[in-house]
Amino acid sequence: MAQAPTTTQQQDYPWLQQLNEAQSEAVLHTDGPVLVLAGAGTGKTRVLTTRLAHILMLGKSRPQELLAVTFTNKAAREMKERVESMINHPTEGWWLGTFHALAARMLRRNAELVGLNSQFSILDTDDQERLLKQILNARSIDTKRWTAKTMAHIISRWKDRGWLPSKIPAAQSGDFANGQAVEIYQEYQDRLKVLNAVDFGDLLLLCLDLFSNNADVLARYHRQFKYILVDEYQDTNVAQYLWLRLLAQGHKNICCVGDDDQSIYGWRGAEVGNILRFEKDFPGAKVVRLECNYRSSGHILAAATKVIAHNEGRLGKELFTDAGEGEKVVLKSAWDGEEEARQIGEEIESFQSKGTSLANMAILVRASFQMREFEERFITLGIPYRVVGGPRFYERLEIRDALAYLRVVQQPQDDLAFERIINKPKRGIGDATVQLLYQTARATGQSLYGATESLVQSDELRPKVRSTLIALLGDFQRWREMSVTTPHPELTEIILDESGYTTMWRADKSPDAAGRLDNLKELISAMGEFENLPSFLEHVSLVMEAIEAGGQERVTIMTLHGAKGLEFDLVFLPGWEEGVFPNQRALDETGVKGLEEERRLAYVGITRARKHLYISYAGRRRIHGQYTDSLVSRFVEELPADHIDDKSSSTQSGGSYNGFSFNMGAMQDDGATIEKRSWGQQSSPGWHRAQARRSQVIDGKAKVVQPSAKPQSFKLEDRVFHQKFGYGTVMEFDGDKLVVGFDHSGEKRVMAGFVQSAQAAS
DNA sequence: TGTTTTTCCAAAGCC
DNA sequence: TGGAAAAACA
Repeated sequence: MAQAPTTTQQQDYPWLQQLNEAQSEAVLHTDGPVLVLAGAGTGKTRVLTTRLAHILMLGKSRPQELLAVTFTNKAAREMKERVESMINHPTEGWWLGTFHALAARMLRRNAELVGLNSQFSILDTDDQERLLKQILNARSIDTKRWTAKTMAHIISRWKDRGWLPSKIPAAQSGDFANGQAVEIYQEYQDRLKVLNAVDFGDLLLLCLDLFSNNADVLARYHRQFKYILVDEYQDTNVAQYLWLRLLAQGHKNICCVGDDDQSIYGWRGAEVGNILRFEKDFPGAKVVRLECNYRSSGHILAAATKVIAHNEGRLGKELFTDAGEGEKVVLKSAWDGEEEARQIGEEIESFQSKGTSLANMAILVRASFQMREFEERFITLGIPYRVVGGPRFYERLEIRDALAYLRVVQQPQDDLAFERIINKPKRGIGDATVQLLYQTARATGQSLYGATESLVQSDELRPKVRSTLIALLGDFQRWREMSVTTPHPELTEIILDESGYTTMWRADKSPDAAGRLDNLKELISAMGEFENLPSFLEHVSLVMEAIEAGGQERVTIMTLHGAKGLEFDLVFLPGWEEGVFPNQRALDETGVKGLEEERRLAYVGITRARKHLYISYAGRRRIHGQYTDSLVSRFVEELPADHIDDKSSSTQSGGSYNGFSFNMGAMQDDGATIEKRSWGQQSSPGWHRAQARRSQVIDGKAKVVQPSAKPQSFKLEDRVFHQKFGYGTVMEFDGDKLVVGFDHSGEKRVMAGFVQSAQAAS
């Protein structure tokens, strides 16, 4: 069954002619499990689409027997377009989409088997948090200490692993609200059932539940899906992996494409382990490596290769290119974040005047707070830019409000939606009334809507509130009847109008009100492309994206995460400072694992550049309004000197540093750090101001720990005390650093200036 | 019930 | 610093 790639076959199949040998191999090996390790810029998409086209052209399966899974809707859309243009006619009927969309499709068909109605709503994170908050409040849990957000996060991580409440290992139950987490999870699931709703995690989780309790359903899908194709396999979580593995047991023709070096979503539940383990999970699997890079020039590729080589446990891949060395990677430093933005602004203008289009330039930051500096600078300079990754269209409040109205029409038991709009626009229904409605709902086991229906027939409510609610219920009843005959875009318009919602925004004098009305119009026109209300609502909860303004050429500002899969001629990677990148929280929370993920992020960033790459760092930066001094990122040290054009000030000033500024950085870094460069501007008054402030912020009680001005001398075996690590014993000397074996934190390399003798400390 | 003031807190963001 | 949510106030 396995087919060896030969030139003959390439001639037989004209669509293979564009491919190199490894690529053809990945296409031709259609039967049995295959893992395609596709390095950045190695033509992964081409392989994917050609493979699909190949299967269809040879008639190896009918479209409806194909399952192709992607992570984003954008990827799914692009795949469809490319396959269609390759086989030269439209494709219908194949199962192409995101994990969530495909799982939702399966769930709707079998909803009763998991205790749902096929009309179930899909809640977004906002709804989830509101629901959890209600549960937490009902249990009198202090929602400041234990936030709904945290709980939502815990639950989604459990769902990512495929765990229903009954399956949570005891050791994993955690200390949230003193161990109530699992109970809360159970209660949350029960509430979802009552609401006839699911969250994103449930789409996969309930599918797994469906398969394991209904062998016949699973068997049907086994028969159906002859070929399974998965993109971005390195980003799958356990639930997705289990889902795939179950489905693939039928014909065992599963092809996963991914790159372990680009796994950057661990914080979201993705398991790099899935891709690392592929050959064990699917015995007899073929592994194809795509290593020929068609994107970046030699120096850039070398930088990427060198940085990622510092990670352990890779499957191993080495990218190469025939494109030549190109320009070296430029390394720059700046006194502070503002200067960094100025330098990049100048660089952009200079490239622009040399003919590079703004559309081919991007600034890729680690965290979104870094974006503002660039925006401000670009506004001053008049450089057009676009920020990618702002709030999505469907997350905007006016859209969510409009959808809430539709959800109540569609599904009256959707309490979250009903609560959202019960007083929007203002109808004089306050907190007190809503609480009463909830109490009644709880007591009588009805939905909020049902409770309202009962209450308005009693005398519990004040006459004014009562008549308002009667009118509102009447409106909904009327709209519901109307929805049978009226086209849904029209219906929506009527609802927004009659409810007074549009009037509310028209009366609003705030500057963004007009934009919100535009968005509502946009919403209504977008609806026209869907057959009916349910299918539109499905689209919205799973798909809807911001509408691009388009037109003018602009510089792109986005996060590194957002940049995966994209490429630009000129890329800036600012903010390569310890704490920012690698991000401190990643290090604190997951240690080496986190560091490696940060490094993969660096790899992703570097490999976005085609021709020019600028990496920069600043000596201090404003974070949350406070100036914070920073150290050069360790990733800078990992760049290969031969491929770097080092224009940073530290080398210009001969690499000199004084111990003072050096200590400062070390303090922030945690005191256990390897040698770093500094910036050579220590004499600036601002530096000392920042230093003075810093020393007072070490702990809340303003206990000042200064690096001792005259370094104390220690002997081997001396007992010492360190602010962060506690007591320990000196084990080794290394310049101005000590290796200390701490009693509780193990062996650390710390700055001598930050330890004092144990006697002095007590 | 609606509006203003205070307080709190801060990653990345797919579906 | 700045935005969101809670608390205080009208």
